[in-house]
Amino acid sequence: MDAGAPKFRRRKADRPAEIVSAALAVFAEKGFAAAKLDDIARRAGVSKGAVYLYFETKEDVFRAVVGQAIAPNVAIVKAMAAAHPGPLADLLRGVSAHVARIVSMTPLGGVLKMVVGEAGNFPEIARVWHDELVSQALGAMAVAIEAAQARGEVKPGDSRIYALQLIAPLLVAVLHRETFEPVGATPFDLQAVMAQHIDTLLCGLLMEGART
Amino acid sequence: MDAGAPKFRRRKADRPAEIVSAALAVFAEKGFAAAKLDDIARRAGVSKGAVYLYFETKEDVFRAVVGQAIAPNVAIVKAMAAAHPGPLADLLRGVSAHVARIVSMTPLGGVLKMVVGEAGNFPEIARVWHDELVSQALGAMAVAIEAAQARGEVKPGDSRIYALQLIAPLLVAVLHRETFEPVGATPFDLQAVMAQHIDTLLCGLLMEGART
DNA sequence: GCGAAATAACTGACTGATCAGTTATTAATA
DNA sequence: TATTAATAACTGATCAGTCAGTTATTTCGC
Repeated sequence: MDAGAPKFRRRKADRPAEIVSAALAVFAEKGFAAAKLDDIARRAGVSKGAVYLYFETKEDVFRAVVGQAIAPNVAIVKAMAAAHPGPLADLLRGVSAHVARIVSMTPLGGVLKMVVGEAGNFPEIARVWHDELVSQALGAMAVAIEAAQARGEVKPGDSRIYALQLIAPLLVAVLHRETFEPVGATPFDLQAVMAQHIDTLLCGLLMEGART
Repeated sequence: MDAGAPKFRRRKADRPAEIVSAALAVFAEKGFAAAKLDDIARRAGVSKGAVYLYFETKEDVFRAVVGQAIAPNVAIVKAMAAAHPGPLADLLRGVSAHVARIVSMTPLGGVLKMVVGEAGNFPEIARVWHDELVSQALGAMAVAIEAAQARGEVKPGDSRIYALQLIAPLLVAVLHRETFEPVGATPFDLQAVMAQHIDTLLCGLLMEGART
């Protein structure tokens, strides 16, 4: 042991973010109940006691992790909600590529898995995710689709279901990755899935005259 | 208390099924870790000790629950795999309606939620689900789609992704039901989702000449 | 500048509750 | 009465949360 090396640093400002980041990794791997606070603390490079300087309870840490994953995505929702005048095809292509990229490069998939798995035990978290993310995103897409229907661009049909059809393959591909790739499943390429899906769907969605 | 009433019945043959059924309900509600064996036993109308007469461990009970949900569905997979000569549209409509009905009326959705949530902690279960259900179903659909492509009935494209596109809205609708309906989300009607989805998708999937 | 005193970030051993799994005992049935 | 399904009280391991003490850092007197 180097006697001169300090046992720890005092870095109050950075700790919460480091703990949340470590917790995300552990929660995503183990789920809420099976995640040990000692593991989270060790991965964050602090003792368990330090975690309790910044968070009240384990649930509190979980809330912070799940909540943090919403914020950057509300922006996307807003971008989608922004009344897009042009042809729906452009909007869908743009949005889907963007979302696919986000989901590929962030741990959002792991958070999604956690929310699905723990929704029963944490209704409050399920509610936040639904109200601030799921409901918003579905609603915004539905509005855009209804506008396109009003313009005579899109066939009649339930706009909320159209929105579901649009996003579903991406979500399933992500859950497939999180759930089955670790046990040897052949991966889906998210970009490829969305590209092919938009092409197929547009063909069935647009009125004959509106095909690009 | 009725002194004449027996404290319990000896019904060795029926117990395992009753315990698995009770366990399904508790696991689906709480997840694996948060489910208490005392709760499962109480719901099954027996003591905890009785559970251990029929199952080695809690994991064993979980395996039984998840495995049981596969068996009836492998039949569906086989039915789909059975070389269907006719137009793809008929096959898809039939299969999707069937699957939607099954998922509506059985606790398969709850099991799906459990598998997603606990896959990290039980790779073996994730593997069984993947190898016996997910991989089989995707493969069978892909084969049917490739056959239709060879007949010149379906447009070129990745058949495995086509299969994913086909089933994804149903899965997402089910997870939406399991995860967000308890906190006030507007439900999706599974039959309606599949009906509209197949209509939309077929339009983008089929060659111009093959439209029914 | 330069120790010494004050502050507070941080540690890690401890505690109390929970719960999977065990076992000594009871009671239903053949 | 013999057999064994079933019970209920028990045990031991685990882990969230606590707290008395330790150490890095800041501040102040000189």
